[in-house]
Amino acid sequence: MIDLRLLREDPDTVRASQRARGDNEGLVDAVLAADERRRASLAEFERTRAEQKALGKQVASATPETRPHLLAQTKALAEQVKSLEADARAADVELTDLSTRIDNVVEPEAPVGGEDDYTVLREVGAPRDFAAEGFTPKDHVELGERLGAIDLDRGAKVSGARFYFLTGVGARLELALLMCAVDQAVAAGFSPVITPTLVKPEVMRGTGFLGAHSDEIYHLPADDLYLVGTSEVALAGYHSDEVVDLSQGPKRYAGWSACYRREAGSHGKDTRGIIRVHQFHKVEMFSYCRVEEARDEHQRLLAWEEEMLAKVEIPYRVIDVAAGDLGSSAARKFDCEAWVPTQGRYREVTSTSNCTTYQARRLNVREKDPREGVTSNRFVATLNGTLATTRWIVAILENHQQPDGSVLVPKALQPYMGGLDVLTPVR
RNA sequence: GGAGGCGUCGCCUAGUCCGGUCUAUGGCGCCCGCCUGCUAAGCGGGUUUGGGUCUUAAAGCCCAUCGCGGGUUCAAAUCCCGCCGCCUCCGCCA
Repeated sequence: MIDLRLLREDPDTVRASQRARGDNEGLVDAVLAADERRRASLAEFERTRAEQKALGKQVASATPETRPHLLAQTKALAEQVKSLEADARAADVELTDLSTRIDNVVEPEAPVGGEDDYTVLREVGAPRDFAAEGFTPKDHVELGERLGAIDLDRGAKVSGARFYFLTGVGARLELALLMCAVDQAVAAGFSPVITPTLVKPEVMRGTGFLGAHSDEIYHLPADDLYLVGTSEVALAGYHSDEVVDLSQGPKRYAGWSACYRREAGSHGKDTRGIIRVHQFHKVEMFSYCRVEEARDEHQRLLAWEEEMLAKVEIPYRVIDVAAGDLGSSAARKFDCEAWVPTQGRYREVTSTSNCTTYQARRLNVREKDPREGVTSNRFVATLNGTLATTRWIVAILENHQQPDGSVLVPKALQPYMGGLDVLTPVR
């Protein structure tokens, strides 16, 4: 949901944002017109309603002679009020409908353009030179199968394409990775949370996931519930319809959940292995903070992601995602992409978004306005960022493999695997 | 799955049977002021939220808001219907 006040006072900023995203600029004027209509029809309704209330009060104390006349008058007014109220409501629906089509206003520094127009901010760590080491790296599927870590055949047998079993050291590796992420988050002051993975429509809508990409989301029609694609959804809904206290700093949560994605638009993409799957696990950072603090908080989330990537000792790069690829909620987004040796390219393993007040508006998350002399409430900013997911296993296996098919366990994860420092092939 | 009870302004609470005097009572907490060596007490005032309007801004005025959504009525916290949540009991499953 866009800030209507901003739209009224500074429509050019919103137009520029629409342009950067490659979205319809004309929508801005359509919303302005609808806003005008809504306010006019609301004023008309409220004026008439006030008249009706005043007159209605007289009925109670009217004398038997004046009562019939008053009743006739007020009856007619009641009719009018009813129809004016319907008008006002229709105008409001129209405004909401139009204004929710405008995605969050992008930060001016975000690169303009679409998916391929990202900017590379930095590359960290050097990819291994397997040729120099004298062997050809195996991909995560082959490594995973030989280690007895990933069972794709049985995943397909039981649940279909893009499902898998993590077994033995694979299961332990995922648990280790996620526990390590939770511990890092807790050390940084986050509250760990295990969230529901089924949410109501209004929460899913509030986070901005039911827009253009709603076919990515699993829906259970019998119960009208949605399966979340990330715990961000549940954590954004966590404080919905609340006034939160941010006087002691941001409220930070580390959500642990299963994540479900239909991958409807990606037939044929990443069909091999566990890079793109229907179900995986993730530890997600989520922060509620004051609008003035959101940009700094975004940088902090990114830094925590990089801290976690350093722990698993994987080369990666950081990209500044272009405006057209932000999704509806984000004003700015940074992805960390890990080096995948057998693909010879970087693949997304984290993503952090500054959603400013966009989600908070839709989910009604506010704080007491801390500014001097202001007594009302105002919307907060929400941000999220990935701390670890199942997909990281791909990068860990491939980057730390040995010529014999064994895989070295990153130091930081060893304590979480009972001290195990190397995964050895079982076949 | 079945039966019953409850849901009022941060918390507690009056009001609901029998519609208008509810502009929602009172207490606690909180805020401001007065008074007082200090503190406490006492006294006075304020204290739901959202929107509209006016204004540089504030104040003011108006509308909505008694779990949510409909309905009846000139008029709904109050009457009717549906839903949600919590509690108690019964049944079923683990």
